[in-house]
Parts: sequence; C-alpha cells; structure tokens
Amino acid sequence: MQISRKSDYALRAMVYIAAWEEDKICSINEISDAEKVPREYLAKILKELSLQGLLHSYKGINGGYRLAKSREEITFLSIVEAMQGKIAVNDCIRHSDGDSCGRKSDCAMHEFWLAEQKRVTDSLGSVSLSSFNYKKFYPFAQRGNGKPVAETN
Amino acid sequence: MQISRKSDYALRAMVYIAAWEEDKICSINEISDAEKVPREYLAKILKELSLQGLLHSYKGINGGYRLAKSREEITFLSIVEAMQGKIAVNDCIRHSDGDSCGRKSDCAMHEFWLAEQKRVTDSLGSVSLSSFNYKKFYPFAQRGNGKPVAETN
DNA sequence: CAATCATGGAGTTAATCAATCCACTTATCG
DNA sequence: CGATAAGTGGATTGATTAACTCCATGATTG
Repeated sequence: MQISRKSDYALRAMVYIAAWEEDKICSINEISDAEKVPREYLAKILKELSLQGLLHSYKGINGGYRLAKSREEITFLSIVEAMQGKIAVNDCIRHSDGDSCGRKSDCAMHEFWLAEQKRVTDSLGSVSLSSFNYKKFYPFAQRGNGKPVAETN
Repeated sequence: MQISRKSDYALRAMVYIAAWEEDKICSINEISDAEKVPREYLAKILKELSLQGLLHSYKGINGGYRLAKSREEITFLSIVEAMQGKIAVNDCIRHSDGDSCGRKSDCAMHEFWLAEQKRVTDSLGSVSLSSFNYKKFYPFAQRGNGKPVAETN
C-alpha cells in the first residue's frame, strides 16, 4: 500500500466534512483553507470522491460537497481505496490473479503477505467517519444550525 | 510503507540462505537462479544487506554470502528496513521531526497513523528467519553436510 | 594464472506522484 | 438578465523513485 498524500488529503477532507452537520455543504476553497491542501489538487480529489459515491457535489454559487452516505458507512478503508485502488502491501499480493507474483503456488511469501494485508485492511476498515474522534480537532463540529453532529455512534 | 520489490527480493534471498546450514555460502548466481531474481539487481541488494550487518560476504572463487547473525536475531522488519529505511505508513509519519506533516500538533490524523504504523512494525518485527516456516518451500533445507537446520527455535 | 566469484559506479527507462494552469459550465441572487 | 462564485475537465509538467542493466575492476583459490 503506502498511504499517498492524495489519500491523506482525501481523509482530511472527509473528516472535515463529517465534522459538520449533515446538510452543510463545504466548498473546495473552504476545505483547502482549513486543511491546508492545494486548492486545485483538492478539487480533483473531491471530484473523484463523488465519482466513487462517497460525496455529493453541488454546482453553482453556494455549491460544494457533502457526504453521500452516513458516517458509519464511510470507512477509512473505503476512502483510501477510492483514491489508490485496492490496497496491496506488495507486488506479490497486487496481481492476485492466481499467478500472483509469477512464482505460482510455490511462493514462500505469499501466505505471509496475505495475512499482513488482511491485518491492514481490517484495521482501516474498522474506523469510520463516525467512530473517528474528530471533535477533538474541530471545535466547530458543535456549531452550524444548532444540530449537534455525530450523535449517531 | 509499501513493501518494495527490492525488499521482497531481499526477504526471499535471506529466507533462502537461512534454509541452509549455517556455514553454507550461497553465491549471487545460486540465489538469483533459485529465486528468479535479476542477477545484477540482487548483487546490489546482497551487498547492501552485508553493509547493514545482516550478511557476511566472501570474495573470490567459492565466494558468496551467509548470515551474519543468528536466525532469531534477523526479523523481517530488520530486512525490510535495511532496504527501505524506517517504515512509514505515510508522509504524516515519515518526517516525524516534531513538525511531522507541517500541521504541528493539530494534525487530526497523526495519532491514528502512529498506531497503524506500530501495528505493522510489531507484526513484521515478530517474524524472524527462525520463526518463519520456510521448510515447506525448501526441501533442501534438510540437506547439506548432514547438519539439520533451524533446530534453534 | 585462469576461473569464478563479489564490488563499484554510471546510466537508463518507465512509472508515478503531486501538483498547476486555464478555459468552461452551472447555479444563484439581486 | 448578468455578475459572481462555485465545480468540471483536460493538458501538462517537474521531481522523484523503482527497478533494473552494463561493464570494468578486484579478490580468492586450485
């Protein structure tokens, strides 16, 4: 795998959006300012996240993004995989089309990496936008139109 | 992190060498043939592994490499880190010089990645050349000059 | 001294990451 | 209607790195 900066930006953006009440629409500028992520790059990322079904986008003035699913449904794994494709700890695992790493079934490492891989995906898959504790970092999470946020978990 | 092919080759080579009795010297050619790793590339890798103190090298005819430490002392983590440097799951962790990812202490993700990181290093650090079950893949591991191998664990 | 090994350095190729620029469209508000 | 502020799309770039490859040199042993 290796969590790319792109995934990192995506996670930060999603966590940021999730910190607000559900119907709040966050613009690219707002997020890039808050998270100190390059504006144009972030635009691509948010676009991709909506293509992947994690965000809804709104055009025009007052446009922006909001979550397309509930916070519980959006795991860190789903965000990372939306950015980088399926996670793979190494080549041996990446092309798991039977012949894995070109060493067929006699690859001494394959089984080991599979287990390692599972450990990572399980871990990233177990954290969602509702279980992640963002309140600590986003005091505004309690603001908005009065509706407190993340009461769902 | 991301386990590079280089690390993968290094692991395979180390596992191969560890499968033999302790005083057996394995040449680059032998290992590259057995593990189907590009000869010249493997040469660099083995060189580096001996610079890192994991292998001893022997020049001249009948030269090659053997383990520089006991199998218990050589963990997968130490091999991977010899190849790629300290493992880091992402940028946020990589430059952990206080200011980590440029977001100082208010980085919402830092703590999370640190835990993730620890999980990975603990895991790779818990497997050594003596605990890894290579016998399954290397029937010759019982050959050699009669001394059976890996009785140490 | 010749064969067989490791060593060292330079160079290559391809891919990928992390952007950046800019022209275009869309929606709202006054 | 028309200015404004938003997202969209495409092209392009610069830096870095991964994964080699070539080859000339030097050591060791029989």
